[in-house]
Amino acid sequence: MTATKKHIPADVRREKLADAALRVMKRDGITAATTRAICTEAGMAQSTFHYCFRSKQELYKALLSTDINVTLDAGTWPTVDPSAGPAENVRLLLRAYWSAVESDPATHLVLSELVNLAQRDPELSDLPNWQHQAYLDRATALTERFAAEAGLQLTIGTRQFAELVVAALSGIGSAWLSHRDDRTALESLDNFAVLFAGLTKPLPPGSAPL
Amino acid sequence: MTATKKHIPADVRREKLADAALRVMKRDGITAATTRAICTEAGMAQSTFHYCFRSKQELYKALLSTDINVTLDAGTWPTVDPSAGPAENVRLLLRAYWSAVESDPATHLVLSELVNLAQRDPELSDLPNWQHQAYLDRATALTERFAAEAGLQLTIGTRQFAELVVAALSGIGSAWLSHRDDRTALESLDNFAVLFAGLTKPLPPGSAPL
DNA sequence: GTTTGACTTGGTCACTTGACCAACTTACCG
DNA sequence: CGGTAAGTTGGTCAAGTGACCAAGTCAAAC
Repeated sequence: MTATKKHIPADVRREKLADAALRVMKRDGITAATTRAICTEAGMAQSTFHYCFRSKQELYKALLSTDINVTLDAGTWPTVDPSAGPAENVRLLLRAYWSAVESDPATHLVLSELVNLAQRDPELSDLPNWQHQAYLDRATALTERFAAEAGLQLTIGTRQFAELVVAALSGIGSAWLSHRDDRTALESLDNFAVLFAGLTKPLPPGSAPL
Repeated sequence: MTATKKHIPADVRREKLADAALRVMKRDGITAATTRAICTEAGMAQSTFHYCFRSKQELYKALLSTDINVTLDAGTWPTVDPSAGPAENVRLLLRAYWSAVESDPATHLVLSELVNLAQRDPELSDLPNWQHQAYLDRATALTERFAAEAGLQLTIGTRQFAELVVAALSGIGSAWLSHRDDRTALESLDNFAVLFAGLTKPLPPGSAPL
Protein backbone atom coordinates (compact mmCIF):
# COMPACT_ATOMS: atom_id res chain seq x y z
CA MET A 1 0.00 0.00 0.00
CA THR A 2 1.18 3.49 -0.73
CA ALA A 3 2.50 5.30 2.29
CA THR A 4 0.18 8.28 2.69
CA LYS A 5 2.18 11.28 3.75
CA LYS A 6 0.37 13.46 6.24
CA HIS A 7 2.09 16.66 5.15
CA ILE A 8 2.13 17.71 1.53
CA PRO A 9 3.64 20.94 0.22
CA ALA A 10 1.02 23.51 -0.67
CA ASP A 11 2.17 23.60 -4.29
CA VAL A 12 1.37 19.99 -5.05
CA ARG A 13 -1.80 20.28 -2.99
CA ARG A 14 -2.90 23.15 -5.21
CA GLU A 15 -2.35 20.94 -8.21
CA LYS A 16 -4.27 18.07 -6.63
CA LEU A 17 -7.14 20.43 -5.90
CA ALA A 18 -7.16 21.77 -9.45
CA ASP A 19 -7.26 18.23 -10.77
CA ALA A 20 -10.08 17.31 -8.42
CA ALA A 21 -11.96 20.46 -9.39
CA LEU A 22 -11.68 19.58 -13.06
CA ARG A 23 -12.90 16.09 -12.36
CA VAL A 24 -15.94 17.35 -10.45
CA MET A 25 -16.70 19.91 -13.14
CA LYS A 26 -16.53 17.35 -15.90
CA ARG A 27 -18.79 15.00 -14.00
CA ASP A 28 -21.38 17.39 -12.56
CA GLY A 29 -20.86 20.80 -14.13
CA ILE A 30 -19.12 23.92 -12.98
CA THR A 31 -21.84 24.95 -10.52
CA ALA A 32 -21.50 21.65 -8.68
CA ALA A 33 -17.82 22.32 -8.11
CA THR A 34 -18.17 23.88 -4.66
CA THR A 35 -15.15 24.10 -2.42
CA ARG A 36 -16.59 21.28 -0.38
CA ALA A 37 -17.23 19.01 -3.36
CA ILE A 38 -13.73 19.67 -4.66
CA CYS A 39 -12.06 18.92 -1.35
CA THR A 40 -14.13 15.80 -0.87
CA GLU A 41 -13.09 14.65 -4.35
CA ALA A 42 -9.48 15.34 -3.43
CA GLY A 43 -9.87 13.63 -0.07
CA MET A 44 -9.08 16.71 1.99
CA ALA A 45 -10.85 18.80 4.58
CA GLN A 46 -12.80 21.75 3.23
CA SER A 47 -10.65 24.21 5.13
CA THR A 48 -7.65 23.05 3.13
CA PHE A 49 -9.05 24.86 0.14
CA HIS A 50 -8.51 28.31 1.60
CA TYR A 51 -5.08 27.38 2.78
CA CYS A 52 -4.04 26.61 -0.80
CA PHE A 53 -6.08 29.27 -2.61
CA ARG A 54 -6.75 32.77 -1.39
CA SER A 55 -10.23 32.57 -2.93
CA LYS A 56 -12.24 30.51 -5.33
CA GLN A 57 -11.46 32.98 -8.09
CA GLU A 58 -7.84 31.98 -7.74
CA LEU A 59 -8.74 28.40 -8.54
CA TYR A 60 -10.55 29.50 -11.67
CA LYS A 61 -7.51 31.52 -12.62
CA ALA A 62 -5.29 28.50 -12.12
CA LEU A 63 -7.57 26.30 -14.19
CA LEU A 64 -7.76 28.70 -17.11
CA SER A 65 -4.03 29.41 -17.05
CA THR A 66 -2.84 25.83 -17.17
CA ASP A 67 -4.81 25.61 -20.36
CA ILE A 68 -6.96 22.57 -20.59
CA ASN A 69 -6.72 22.24 -24.36
CA VAL A 70 -3.24 20.85 -23.95
CA THR A 71 -5.05 17.60 -23.61
CA LEU A 72 -6.71 18.20 -26.91
CA ASP A 73 -3.91 18.58 -29.41
CA ALA A 74 -1.47 16.43 -27.51
CA GLY A 75 -2.87 13.50 -29.45
CA THR A 76 -0.80 12.02 -32.23
CA TRP A 77 -1.45 13.77 -35.48
CA PRO A 78 -1.61 11.75 -38.66
CA THR A 79 1.33 11.89 -40.98
CA VAL A 80 0.87 13.40 -44.42
CA ASP A 81 0.08 10.94 -47.16
CA PRO A 82 1.93 12.20 -50.26
CA SER A 83 -0.11 10.09 -52.63
CA ALA A 84 -3.41 11.65 -51.51
CA GLY A 85 -4.67 15.09 -52.52
CA PRO A 86 -4.63 18.11 -50.23
CA ALA A 87 -8.35 17.79 -49.46
CA GLU A 88 -7.89 14.26 -48.20
CA ASN A 89 -4.93 15.26 -46.07
CA VAL A 90 -6.76 18.20 -44.52
CA ARG A 91 -9.68 15.90 -43.93
CA LEU A 92 -7.52 13.45 -41.99
CA LEU A 93 -6.11 16.29 -39.94
CA LEU A 94 -9.50 17.68 -39.01
CA ARG A 95 -10.80 14.23 -38.21
CA ALA A 96 -7.86 13.59 -35.93
CA TYR A 97 -8.81 16.66 -33.92
CA TRP A 98 -12.42 15.70 -34.02
CA SER A 99 -11.92 12.29 -32.53
CA ALA A 100 -10.39 14.02 -29.51
CA VAL A 101 -13.50 16.14 -29.11
CA GLU A 102 -15.89 13.29 -29.65
CA SER A 103 -14.17 11.02 -27.18
CA ASP A 104 -14.22 13.60 -24.39
CA PRO A 105 -17.17 15.98 -24.66
CA ALA A 106 -17.14 16.77 -20.95
CA THR A 107 -13.84 18.61 -21.20
CA HIS A 108 -15.22 20.86 -23.89
CA LEU A 109 -18.33 21.57 -21.89
CA VAL A 110 -16.24 22.53 -18.89
CA LEU A 111 -14.02 24.74 -20.98
CA SER A 112 -17.06 26.51 -22.32
CA GLU A 113 -18.44 26.95 -18.82
CA LEU A 114 -15.14 28.29 -17.53
CA VAL A 115 -14.79 30.74 -20.38
CA ASN A 116 -18.33 31.96 -19.84
CA LEU A 117 -17.57 32.49 -16.19
CA ALA A 118 -14.37 34.35 -16.91
CA GLN A 119 -16.04 36.59 -19.46
CA ARG A 120 -18.36 37.87 -16.75
CA ASP A 121 -15.70 38.43 -14.15
CA PRO A 122 -13.56 41.55 -14.68
CA GLU A 123 -10.83 39.90 -12.64
CA LEU A 124 -10.61 36.99 -15.07
CA SER A 125 -11.66 38.60 -18.32
CA ASP A 126 -8.14 38.49 -19.79
CA LEU A 127 -7.89 34.74 -19.58
CA PRO A 128 -10.31 33.78 -22.36
CA ASN A 129 -8.33 35.87 -24.79
CA TRP A 130 -5.05 34.42 -23.56
CA GLN A 131 -6.55 30.97 -23.90
CA HIS A 132 -7.71 31.65 -27.42
CA GLN A 133 -4.35 33.04 -28.51
CA ALA A 134 -2.50 30.04 -27.08
CA TYR A 135 -4.90 27.79 -28.91
CA LEU A 136 -4.41 29.72 -32.12
CA ASP A 137 -0.65 29.56 -31.74
CA ARG A 138 -0.72 25.80 -31.68
CA ALA A 139 -3.09 25.67 -34.62
CA THR A 140 -0.80 28.01 -36.55
CA ALA A 141 2.30 25.95 -35.81
CA LEU A 142 0.51 22.78 -36.77
CA THR A 143 -0.72 24.35 -40.00
CA GLU A 144 2.77 25.40 -40.92
CA ARG A 145 4.22 22.00 -40.25
CA PHE A 146 1.45 20.36 -42.17
CA ALA A 147 1.82 22.63 -45.19
CA ALA A 148 5.54 21.98 -45.31
CA GLU A 149 5.16 18.23 -45.08
CA ALA A 150 2.46 18.18 -47.73
CA GLY A 151 4.49 20.43 -50.05
CA LEU A 152 1.79 23.07 -50.06
CA GLN A 153 1.62 26.79 -49.56
CA LEU A 154 -1.38 28.72 -48.33
CA THR A 155 -3.04 31.40 -50.40
CA ILE A 156 -3.85 33.43 -47.29
CA GLY A 157 -1.81 34.16 -44.16
CA THR A 158 -1.10 31.15 -42.01
CA ARG A 159 -2.61 32.75 -38.93
CA GLN A 160 -5.73 33.77 -40.84
CA PHE A 161 -5.96 30.22 -42.08
CA ALA A 162 -5.61 28.89 -38.55
CA GLU A 163 -8.29 31.31 -37.40
CA LEU A 164 -10.70 29.83 -39.93
CA VAL A 165 -9.89 26.29 -38.91
CA VAL A 166 -10.34 27.06 -35.22
CA ALA A 167 -13.63 28.85 -35.87
CA ALA A 168 -14.97 25.98 -37.96
CA LEU A 169 -13.93 23.35 -35.43
CA SER A 170 -15.29 25.22 -32.46
CA GLY A 171 -18.51 25.92 -34.33
CA ILE A 172 -18.99 22.29 -35.26
CA GLY A 173 -18.04 21.26 -31.76
CA SER A 174 -20.50 23.47 -29.95
CA ALA A 175 -23.26 22.49 -32.37
CA TRP A 176 -22.47 18.84 -31.78
CA LEU A 177 -22.69 19.31 -28.04
CA SER A 178 -26.29 20.33 -28.69
CA HIS A 179 -27.45 17.81 -31.27
CA ARG A 180 -24.99 14.93 -30.67
CA ASP A 181 -25.35 13.84 -34.25
CA ASP A 182 -22.03 12.35 -35.28
CA ARG A 183 -22.97 12.02 -38.93
CA THR A 184 -23.84 15.69 -39.31
CA ALA A 185 -20.65 16.76 -37.57
CA LEU A 186 -18.45 14.60 -39.75
CA GLU A 187 -20.27 15.82 -42.84
CA SER A 188 -19.56 19.42 -41.92
CA LEU A 189 -15.99 18.51 -41.10
CA ASP A 190 -15.43 16.96 -44.51
CA ASN A 191 -17.05 19.88 -46.27
CA PHE A 192 -14.76 22.29 -44.49
CA ALA A 193 -11.79 20.10 -45.38
CA VAL A 194 -12.56 20.56 -49.06
CA LEU A 195 -12.99 24.31 -48.61
CA PHE A 196 -9.74 24.67 -46.69
CA ALA A 197 -7.88 22.60 -49.23
CA GLY A 198 -9.01 25.19 -51.75
CA LEU A 199 -6.89 27.72 -49.88
CA THR A 200 -3.72 25.80 -50.72
CA LYS A 201 -1.61 25.43 -53.82
CA PRO A 202 1.48 23.34 -54.59
CA LEU A 203 4.84 24.76 -53.63
CA PRO A 204 6.75 26.14 -56.67
CA PRO A 205 9.30 23.59 -57.92
CA GLY A 206 12.30 25.70 -56.93
CA SER A 207 11.40 25.70 -53.22
CA ALA A 208 13.56 24.05 -50.65
CA PRO A 209 12.50 20.40 -50.38
CA LEU A 210 11.58 18.79 -47.10
CA MET B 1 -49.45 58.44 -14.95
CA THR B 2 -50.29 54.91 -15.95
CA ALA B 3 -52.96 53.29 -13.84
CA THR B 4 -51.14 50.38 -12.22
CA LYS B 5 -53.41 47.39 -12.03
CA LYS B 6 -53.07 45.42 -8.86
CA HIS B 7 -54.08 42.13 -10.41
CA ILE B 8 -52.37 40.81 -13.50
CA PRO B 9 -53.10 37.45 -15.12
CA ALA B 10 -50.42 34.88 -14.41
CA ASP B 11 -49.70 34.45 -18.10
CA VAL B 12 -48.55 37.98 -18.72
CA ARG B 13 -46.77 37.96 -15.36
CA ARG B 14 -44.79 34.93 -16.52
CA GLU B 15 -43.79 36.84 -19.59
CA LYS B 16 -42.80 39.89 -17.57
CA LEU B 17 -40.67 37.68 -15.35
CA ALA B 18 -39.00 36.03 -18.31
CA ASP B 19 -38.19 39.45 -19.74
CA ALA B 20 -36.82 40.64 -16.43
CA ALA B 21 -34.78 37.46 -16.09
CA LEU B 22 -33.24 37.98 -19.50
CA ARG B 23 -32.43 41.58 -18.61
CA VAL B 24 -30.71 40.57 -15.39
CA MET B 25 -28.80 37.78 -17.13
CA LYS B 26 -27.57 40.06 -19.87
CA ARG B 27 -26.45 42.64 -17.35
CA ASP B 28 -24.92 40.47 -14.62
CA GLY B 29 -24.68 36.93 -15.94
CA ILE B 30 -26.83 33.88 -15.47
CA THR B 31 -25.64 33.16 -11.93
CA ALA B 32 -26.76 36.60 -10.80
CA ALA B 33 -30.28 35.87 -11.99
CA THR B 34 -31.65 34.63 -8.68
CA THR B 35 -35.39 34.53 -8.14
CA ARG B 36 -35.02 37.59 -5.94
CA ALA B 37 -32.99 39.59 -8.44
CA ILE B 38 -35.45 38.73 -11.19
CA CYS B 39 -38.50 39.73 -9.15
CA THR B 40 -36.85 42.95 -8.03
CA GLU B 41 -36.08 43.74 -11.67
CA ALA B 42 -39.71 43.05 -12.53
CA GLY B 43 -40.94 45.07 -9.56
CA MET B 44 -42.68 42.16 -7.85
CA ALA B 45 -42.40 40.34 -4.56
CA GLN B 46 -40.10 37.33 -4.53
CA SER B 47 -42.97 35.01 -3.65
CA THR B 48 -44.61 35.93 -6.96
CA PHE B 49 -41.98 33.86 -8.72
CA HIS B 50 -43.24 30.56 -7.40
CA TYR B 51 -46.80 31.50 -8.09
CA CYS B 52 -45.97 31.91 -11.79
CA PHE B 53 -43.38 29.17 -12.14
CA ARG B 54 -43.45 25.80 -10.46
CA SER B 55 -39.67 25.95 -10.15
CA LYS B 56 -36.70 27.83 -11.48
CA GLN B 57 -36.11 25.10 -14.03
CA GLU B 58 -39.42 26.04 -15.54
CA LEU B 59 -38.19 29.56 -16.14
CA TYR B 60 -35.12 28.22 -17.90
CA LYS B 61 -37.38 26.05 -19.99
CA ALA B 62 -39.49 29.05 -20.91
CA LEU B 63 -36.44 31.10 -21.83
CA LEU B 64 -34.93 28.43 -24.05
CA SER B 65 -38.25 27.63 -25.71
CA THR B 66 -39.15 31.16 -26.76
CA ASP B 67 -35.87 31.13 -28.58
CA ILE B 68 -33.82 34.18 -28.03
CA ASN B 69 -32.21 34.16 -31.45
CA VAL B 70 -35.40 35.47 -32.93
CA THR B 71 -33.93 38.80 -32.05
CA LEU B 72 -30.89 37.95 -34.05
CA ASP B 73 -32.13 37.25 -37.52
CA ALA B 74 -35.14 39.48 -37.29
CA GLY B 75 -32.90 42.27 -38.60
CA THR B 76 -33.38 43.43 -42.14
CA TRP B 77 -31.30 41.41 -44.51
CA PRO B 78 -29.56 43.12 -47.38
CA THR B 79 -31.04 42.67 -50.82
CA VAL B 80 -29.02 40.86 -53.43
CA ASP B 81 -26.94 43.06 -55.70
CA PRO B 82 -27.12 41.46 -59.14
CA SER B 83 -24.15 43.38 -60.46
CA ALA B 84 -21.83 42.02 -57.76
CA GLY B 85 -20.34 38.56 -57.70
CA PRO B 86 -21.53 35.75 -55.42
CA ALA B 87 -18.64 36.22 -53.02
CA GLU B 88 -19.54 39.84 -52.47
CA ASN B 89 -23.18 38.98 -51.93
CA VAL B 90 -22.40 36.25 -49.42
CA ARG B 91 -20.06 38.67 -47.73
CA LEU B 92 -22.81 41.23 -47.30
CA LEU B 93 -25.12 38.59 -45.92
CA LEU B 94 -22.61 37.35 -43.35
CA ARG B 95 -21.78 40.90 -42.37
CA ALA B 96 -25.45 41.69 -41.83
CA TYR B 97 -25.66 38.86 -39.34
CA TRP B 98 -22.42 39.88 -37.80
CA SER B 99 -23.49 43.41 -37.05
CA ALA B 100 -26.32 41.95 -34.99
CA VAL B 101 -23.85 39.94 -32.95
CA GLU B 102 -21.41 42.77 -32.55
CA SER B 103 -24.04 45.25 -31.43
CA ASP B 104 -25.40 42.94 -28.74
CA PRO B 105 -22.76 40.62 -27.33
CA ALA B 106 -24.59 40.19 -24.03
CA THR B 107 -27.40 38.25 -25.66
CA HIS B 108 -24.97 35.78 -27.13
CA LEU B 109 -23.21 35.35 -23.84
CA VAL B 110 -26.50 34.63 -22.12
CA LEU B 111 -27.50 32.17 -24.80
CA SER B 112 -24.23 30.36 -24.34
CA GLU B 113 -24.71 30.29 -20.59
CA LEU B 114 -28.26 28.99 -20.91
CA VAL B 115 -27.25 26.28 -23.34
CA ASN B 116 -24.43 25.19 -21.05
CA LEU B 117 -26.87 25.00 -18.19
CA ALA B 118 -29.37 22.99 -20.18
CA GLN B 119 -26.72 20.56 -21.39
CA ARG B 120 -26.02 19.61 -17.78
CA ASP B 121 -29.64 19.23 -16.74
CA PRO B 122 -31.31 16.01 -17.95
CA GLU B 123 -34.64 17.77 -17.62
CA LEU B 124 -33.61 20.44 -20.14
CA SER B 125 -31.17 18.57 -22.30
CA ASP B 126 -33.54 18.44 -25.27
CA LEU B 127 -33.77 22.19 -25.56
CA PRO B 128 -30.30 22.95 -26.91
CA ASN B 129 -30.92 20.58 -29.79
CA TRP B 130 -34.35 22.06 -30.42
CA GLN B 131 -32.80 25.51 -30.32
CA HIS B 132 -30.11 24.52 -32.77
CA GLN B 133 -32.56 22.95 -35.20
CA ALA B 134 -34.80 26.01 -35.13
CA TYR B 135 -31.76 28.15 -35.78
CA LEU B 136 -30.69 25.91 -38.62
CA ASP B 137 -34.17 26.03 -40.12
CA ARG B 138 -34.04 29.78 -40.40
CA ALA B 139 -30.55 29.69 -41.83
CA THR B 140 -31.69 27.12 -44.38
CA ALA B 141 -34.70 29.17 -45.42
CA LEU B 142 -32.60 32.27 -45.70
CA THR B 143 -30.01 30.43 -47.77
CA GLU B 144 -32.67 29.20 -50.16
CA ARG B 145 -34.18 32.63 -50.58
CA PHE B 146 -30.78 34.14 -51.09
CA ALA B 147 -29.72 31.58 -53.68
CA ALA B 148 -32.93 32.12 -55.62
CA GLU B 149 -32.60 35.90 -55.59
CA ALA B 150 -28.96 35.76 -56.62
CA GLY B 151 -29.68 33.27 -59.39
CA LEU B 152 -27.37 30.67 -57.87
CA GLN B 153 -27.56 27.04 -57.00
CA LEU B 154 -25.57 25.29 -54.33
CA THR B 155 -23.19 22.47 -55.10
CA ILE B 156 -24.00 20.78 -51.79
CA GLY B 157 -27.31 20.29 -49.96
CA THR B 158 -28.91 23.47 -48.70
CA ARG B 159 -29.06 22.21 -45.15
CA GLN B 160 -25.46 21.08 -45.22
CA PHE B 161 -24.57 24.50 -46.54
CA ALA B 162 -26.53 26.16 -43.74
CA GLU B 163 -24.78 23.93 -41.24
CA LEU B 164 -21.42 25.21 -42.44
CA VAL B 165 -22.54 28.82 -42.27
CA VAL B 166 -23.93 28.42 -38.76
CA ALA B 167 -20.77 26.65 -37.59
CA ALA B 168 -18.54 29.34 -39.04
CA LEU B 169 -20.59 32.17 -37.58
CA SER B 170 -20.86 30.62 -34.15
CA GLY B 171 -17.16 29.84 -34.18
CA ILE B 172 -16.21 33.37 -35.12
CA GLY B 173 -18.69 34.70 -32.60
CA SER B 174 -17.44 32.74 -29.65
CA ALA B 175 -13.85 33.55 -30.53
CA TRP B 176 -14.74 37.23 -30.74
CA LEU B 177 -16.34 37.11 -27.33
CA SER B 178 -12.91 36.12 -26.06
CA HIS B 179 -10.59 38.41 -28.00
CA ARG B 180 -12.97 41.26 -28.91
CA ASP B 181 -10.90 42.04 -31.99
CA ASP B 182 -13.30 43.34 -34.62
CA ARG B 183 -10.71 43.33 -37.37
CA THR B 184 -9.86 39.67 -36.95
CA ALA B 185 -13.51 38.69 -36.85
CA LEU B 186 -14.34 40.58 -40.03
CA GLU B 187 -11.30 39.12 -41.73
CA SER B 188 -12.45 35.60 -40.93
CA LEU B 189 -15.94 36.50 -42.00
CA ASP B 190 -14.77 37.70 -45.39
CA ASN B 191 -12.57 34.67 -45.88
CA PHE B 192 -15.49 32.38 -45.19
CA ALA B 193 -17.62 34.40 -47.59
CA VAL B 194 -15.18 33.61 -50.39
CA LEU B 195 -15.12 29.94 -49.44
CA PHE B 196 -18.90 29.68 -49.27
CA ALA B 197 -19.26 31.45 -52.59
CA GLY B 198 -17.13 28.66 -53.99
CA LEU B 199 -19.96 26.27 -53.14
CA THR B 200 -22.29 28.03 -55.58
CA LYS B 201 -22.65 28.04 -59.33
CA PRO B 202 -24.94 29.96 -61.67
CA LEU B 203 -28.40 28.57 -62.33
CA PRO B 204 -28.66 26.87 -65.72
CA PRO B 205 -30.26 29.22 -68.31
CA GLY B 206 -33.39 27.13 -68.65
CA SER B 207 -34.38 27.54 -65.02
CA ALA B 208 -37.46 29.43 -63.98
CA PRO B 209 -36.51 33.11 -63.57
CA LEU B 210 -37.30 35.08 -60.42
C1' DG C 1 15.69 17.19 21.17
C1' DT C 2 13.83 21.21 20.89
C1' DT C 3 12.36 24.91 18.23
C1' DT C 4 10.21 26.70 14.36
C1' DG C 5 7.34 27.24 10.74
C1' DA C 6 4.79 24.92 7.41
C1' DC C 7 0.80 22.15 7.07
C1' DT C 8 -4.03 20.37 8.69
C1' DT C 9 -8.60 20.39 10.42
C1' DG C 10 -13.16 20.70 13.03
C1' DG C 11 -16.06 24.03 13.91
C1' DT C 12 -18.39 28.16 12.96
C1' DC C 13 -19.78 32.56 10.83
C1' DA C 14 -22.65 35.61 7.92
C1' DC C 15 -24.98 35.30 4.05
C1' DT C 16 -27.60 33.62 -0.01
C1' DT C 17 -30.61 30.60 -2.31
C1' DG C 18 -35.07 28.19 -3.91
C1' DA C 19 -39.15 27.00 -1.98
C1' DC C 20 -43.34 27.45 0.43
C1' DC C 21 -47.41 28.91 3.22
C1' DA C 22 -50.96 31.28 5.52
C1' DA C 23 -53.11 35.43 5.36
C1' DC C 24 -54.60 39.14 2.68
C1' DT C 25 -56.59 41.73 -1.55
C1' DT C 26 -58.77 42.21 -5.72
C1' DA C 27 -61.72 41.00 -9.66
C1' DC C 28 -65.52 38.83 -11.58
C1' DC C 29 -69.90 36.11 -11.83
C1' DG C 30 -74.37 34.94 -10.53
C1' DC D 1 -74.37 42.32 -3.12
C1' DG D 2 -71.98 38.18 -1.61
C1' DG D 3 -69.13 34.60 -2.61
C1' DT D 4 -65.64 32.30 -4.98
C1' DA D 5 -61.50 31.90 -7.33
C1' DA D 6 -57.51 34.14 -8.89
C1' DG D 7 -53.90 36.92 -7.72
C1' DT D 8 -50.49 38.91 -4.06
C1' DT D 9 -47.33 39.22 -0.35
C1' DG D 10 -44.46 39.24 4.09
C1' DG D 11 -42.37 36.12 6.56
C1' DT D 12 -40.01 31.92 7.21
C1' DC D 13 -37.50 27.48 6.39
C1' DA D 14 -33.83 24.15 5.41
C1' DA D 15 -30.02 23.61 2.83
C1' DG D 16 -26.34 25.24 1.15
C1' DT D 17 -22.32 28.65 0.20
C1' DG D 18 -17.37 30.86 0.60
C1' DA D 19 -14.62 32.26 4.09
C1' DC D 20 -12.01 32.08 8.20
C1' DC D 21 -9.83 30.92 12.71
C1' DA D 22 -7.92 28.81 16.65
C1' DA D 23 -6.04 24.71 17.92
C1' DG D 24 -3.83 21.19 16.67
C1' DT D 25 0.04 17.99 13.98
C1' DC D 26 4.06 17.06 11.73
C1' DA D 27 8.88 17.37 9.68
C1' DA D 28 12.99 19.39 9.12
C1' DA D 29 16.69 22.80 10.77
C1' DC D 30 19.51 23.95 14.44
